[in-house]
Amino acid sequence: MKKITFTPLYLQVKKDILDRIFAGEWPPESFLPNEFVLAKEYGVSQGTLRKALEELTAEKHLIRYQGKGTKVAEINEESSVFPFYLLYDKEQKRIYPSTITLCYEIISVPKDIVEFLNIAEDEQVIHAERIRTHNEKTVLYEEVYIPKKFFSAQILENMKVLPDRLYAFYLTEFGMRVNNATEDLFAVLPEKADIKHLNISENTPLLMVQRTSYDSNNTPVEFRVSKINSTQYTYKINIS
Amino acid sequence: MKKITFTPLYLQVKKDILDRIFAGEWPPESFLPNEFVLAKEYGVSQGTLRKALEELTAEKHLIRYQGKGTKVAEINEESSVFPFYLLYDKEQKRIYPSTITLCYEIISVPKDIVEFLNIAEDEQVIHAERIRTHNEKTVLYEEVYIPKKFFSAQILENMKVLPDRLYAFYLTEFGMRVNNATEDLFAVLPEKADIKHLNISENTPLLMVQRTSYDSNNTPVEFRVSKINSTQYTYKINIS
DNA sequence: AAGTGGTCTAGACCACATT
DNA sequence: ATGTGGTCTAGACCACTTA
Repeated sequence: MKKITFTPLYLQVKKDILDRIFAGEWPPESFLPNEFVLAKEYGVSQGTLRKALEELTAEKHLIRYQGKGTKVAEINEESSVFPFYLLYDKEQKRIYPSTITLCYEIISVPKDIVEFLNIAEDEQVIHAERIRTHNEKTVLYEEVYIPKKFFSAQILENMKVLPDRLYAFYLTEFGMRVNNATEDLFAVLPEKADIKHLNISENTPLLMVQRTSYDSNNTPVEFRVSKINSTQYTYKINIS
Repeated sequence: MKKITFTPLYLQVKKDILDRIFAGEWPPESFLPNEFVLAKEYGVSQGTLRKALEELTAEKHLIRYQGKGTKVAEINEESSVFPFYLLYDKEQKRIYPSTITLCYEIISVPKDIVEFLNIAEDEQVIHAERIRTHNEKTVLYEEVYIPKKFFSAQILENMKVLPDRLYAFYLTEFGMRVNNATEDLFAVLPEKADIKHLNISENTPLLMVQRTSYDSNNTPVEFRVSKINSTQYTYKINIS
């Protein structure tokens, strides 16, 4: 019995285009060659190439303009592929907090985190505590847990702190694109540490978000607990 | 200067198929005629018809099985197209709260709701206050606002309370399928009314969810504010 | 006017489910 | 073996942008 793995042409083309984007051949904001040129290059019909471009457009890697061309989407905090942490201020203006790492360590996975990351109980994880600030005010305090097994020895050695833009980091270092997540949401009263970090009163309720992020194979990539000062900032999400 | 409104063939076909589904010609779970039959019926090519079916599949109206056929998706709370209100108890078991309507009225749209529903300031809305309970305990308190213009005079007359399953109601009555939403999330301290409705202490923080729901044309269908007792129940969301 | 993406066609063949 | 949806092609024409 032979198992034949059938991969449609357009998916092969799609993957190759994506690889070339990540390799830097077409940097963000640059325009791709037009459909006919690319189709000829790959030796496929325009329709097949188009189907590849359409999927990449649906996944927000590309942006197409009729009459103009197809450009590579920006990958940054602004127009993130995965719009996590949509935080707004009181004037309904989106804010882009900066990150301050308080703690960075390698530990055995805490018991209550095991289920979220779906890993063995004796595995190790990278653990970081960070605060995120905007205009010198603290917006949120968060703890991040990432399975150590994703990191190569070399990366671990060279990395002194966790990079700020984690989802971009996972993509470039692990090749894992976070494209979905589940969140458990709670309103909680602040603990002592929260009061200090967020500079709030003990009666200020906090929005607690427990987020598990998954890559396209539904492998958990990270677990994150955020406590947000929702009296000053709005946490917005899109569901679809 | 002539303004020509250009509507692609496949969108016209798509709309007609959707109309026929809502009209009951193809009830949920039933199979549509195959691509060639439908294409011939509409006088379009198979490719054009396929594009219509593909969009309807992406919007969860249809489910396609290779080698089998295309069926109309089920509409109910369990296999809901749009899994709103994923509420879990302390044992991580999903709960399905029942609804008690406290108040049901037609009012002028409140000023602070106008922006969410994107309607004129003098329009009227259906307003309802409801609590949702599980095992005789109150899970959440919510207020719902729906533009009156969606309701026909006949429906308004016969309707004494808002139905429990609102998203199914919008679909059958308005033909509007809610398939995306934005939520603004906050942690708040309870007001007097909340303390009574939810039977909690004044120090119990509540998870407040302001949700605007949209149909496939991105028309706002409803605005809803929920206050959830997140010390007893977990509000879970999926982002993708 | 030229170039790009968007729509549409007619036909071929492939993979999958059922008979 | 038959029928279904899935992929692929080659070519035509339309709508939009830019020069």
